[in-house]
Amino acid sequence: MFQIDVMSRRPVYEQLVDQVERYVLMGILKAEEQVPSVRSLSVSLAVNPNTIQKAYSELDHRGVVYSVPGRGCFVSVDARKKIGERKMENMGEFRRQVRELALAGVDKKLVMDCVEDAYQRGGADDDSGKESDQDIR
Amino acid sequence: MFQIDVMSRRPVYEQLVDQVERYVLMGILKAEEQVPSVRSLSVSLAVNPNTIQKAYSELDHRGVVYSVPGRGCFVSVDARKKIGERKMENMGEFRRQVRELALAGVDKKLVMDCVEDAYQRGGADDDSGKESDQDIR
Amino acid sequence: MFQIDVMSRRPVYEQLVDQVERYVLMGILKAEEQVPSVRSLSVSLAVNPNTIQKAYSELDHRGVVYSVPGRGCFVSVDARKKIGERKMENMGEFRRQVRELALAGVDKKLVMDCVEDAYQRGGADDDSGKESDQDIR
Amino acid sequence: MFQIDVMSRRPVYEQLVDQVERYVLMGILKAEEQVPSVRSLSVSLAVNPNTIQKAYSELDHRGVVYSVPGRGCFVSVDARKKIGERKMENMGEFRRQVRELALAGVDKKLVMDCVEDAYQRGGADDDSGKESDQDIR
DNA sequence: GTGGTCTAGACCACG
DNA sequence: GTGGTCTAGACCACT
Repeated sequence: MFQIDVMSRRPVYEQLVDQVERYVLMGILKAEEQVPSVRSLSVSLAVNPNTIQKAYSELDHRGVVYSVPGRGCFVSVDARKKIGERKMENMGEFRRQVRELALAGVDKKLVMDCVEDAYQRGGADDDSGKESDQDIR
Repeated sequence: MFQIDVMSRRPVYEQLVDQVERYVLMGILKAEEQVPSVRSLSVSLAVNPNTIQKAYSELDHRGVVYSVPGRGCFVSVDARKKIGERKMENMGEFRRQVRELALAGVDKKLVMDCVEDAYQRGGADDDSGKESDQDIR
Repeated sequence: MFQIDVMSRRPVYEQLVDQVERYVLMGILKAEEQVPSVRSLSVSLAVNPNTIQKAYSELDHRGVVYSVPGRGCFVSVDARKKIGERKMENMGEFRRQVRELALAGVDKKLVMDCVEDAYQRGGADDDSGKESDQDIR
Repeated sequence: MFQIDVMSRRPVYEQLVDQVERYVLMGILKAEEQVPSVRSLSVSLAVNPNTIQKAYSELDHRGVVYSVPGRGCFVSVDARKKIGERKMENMGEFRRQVRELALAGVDKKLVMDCVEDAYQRGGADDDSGKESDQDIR
């Protein structure tokens, strides 16, 4: 279910955080669902338990999952909202990137198409229906 | 001329690389022009010379500048092209990011506005006018 | 009668201990009264019997209840006193916390209001009236 | 400068976080000041570097310190404010405690004296003058 | 030298 | 079985 690239410059635990959030957004991981246990993921990914723990801990901090000692780690009910809010707070970084693209002379239409594509496909993939209309502005 | 933010998570040398590229794109640094020496930048930015050196090495590696031992470091003639090509190669990463924004429920209009802003300001800020039509598609 | 919150960081057995003590203080659980059996609570709260047992053991250790093997678990006659004494012993911790609030610049009035509220509501909620005058100083 | 109690039930890293925050509130650690390096604290406290790291990481998350790889860890300029805000958010826990004291029959005057003491001594100890008047309500 | 990540393994509290 | 903490020691990127 999860895949990590040990060669990547991106830390393993961040890759894991990203993937969990992505799966939540895609509706593959649903609210209140249990995510794989630290130990099981540790063996299936051949990654040290501490690293998995760190990833889950970060997701807990972000409010995407909540972990109950002795029971497991679960997707929180407002995981999608929390992820969205976080993305919103980091829009500054996105703006910076777009400006660099513009400055570098990348065709505006090309960038716009990127956006169009993303929102068309997003509407198609997202089967979580009722919740997906709560746009974050 | 250059500014670094020690508070930023971004490594100092990367901030430096970014700024040099930005100044090249904005036409402030022109082809064949000499960039500040490692030592002078080191003192004016209060940054370790090794850090400056690392930034210049990276720029050299990217083909944005070339260094002549004993004489200094100069903007290469095809610096703009090299930077543009690099940005194009990384468009995949950009697409992925936009998709995540869409998936996270960020308002489409907000993203579009980001792009509009970037391209409007780019036209205003960028006084290297005549050269900016070498779009990369 | 009892409620546990699995989302809470607080261990289930501690939540249980707290609630039993609270009910004793509020006069809902009276001296010599029998508390629910481990098995019945286990099913009604959907909690592992071991967890219930652990809570009762702790309450026994504190002298709040006493268990008669084969017959059940009962509120001890001096349960209120024991609970009060325990709270008094922990006043040092409370003082430390208040000091930190003060140091952190939290408005004094806000803290005072907290105390006022607690004692006003205590008088209203607590219908064990006559017994509550056994103040511990 | 720091002291940890290995016998305490409280995790070592949390004890460290508390102490750093306390020192900031007391004005012993001032804004922009560097806190001891991970390694030096590790040896002076006879604690594993990872544990120190975890504490600093948490303080970074809270905005109390900011860490710059390769340079060190520094008290952020709005550290006091951040700590205060955090305390405010957790006032609910404080209210709960006071209510339990009230319920347990602890003399109201005793509690009030606790508060009075804290705010009188707080005013005396706090020599950071100008900043301390920014009450958080 | 700094912080940051990771591994290998251990112990604890909780259920 | 679960998550959480901790140790011992390693390597990396950065300054």
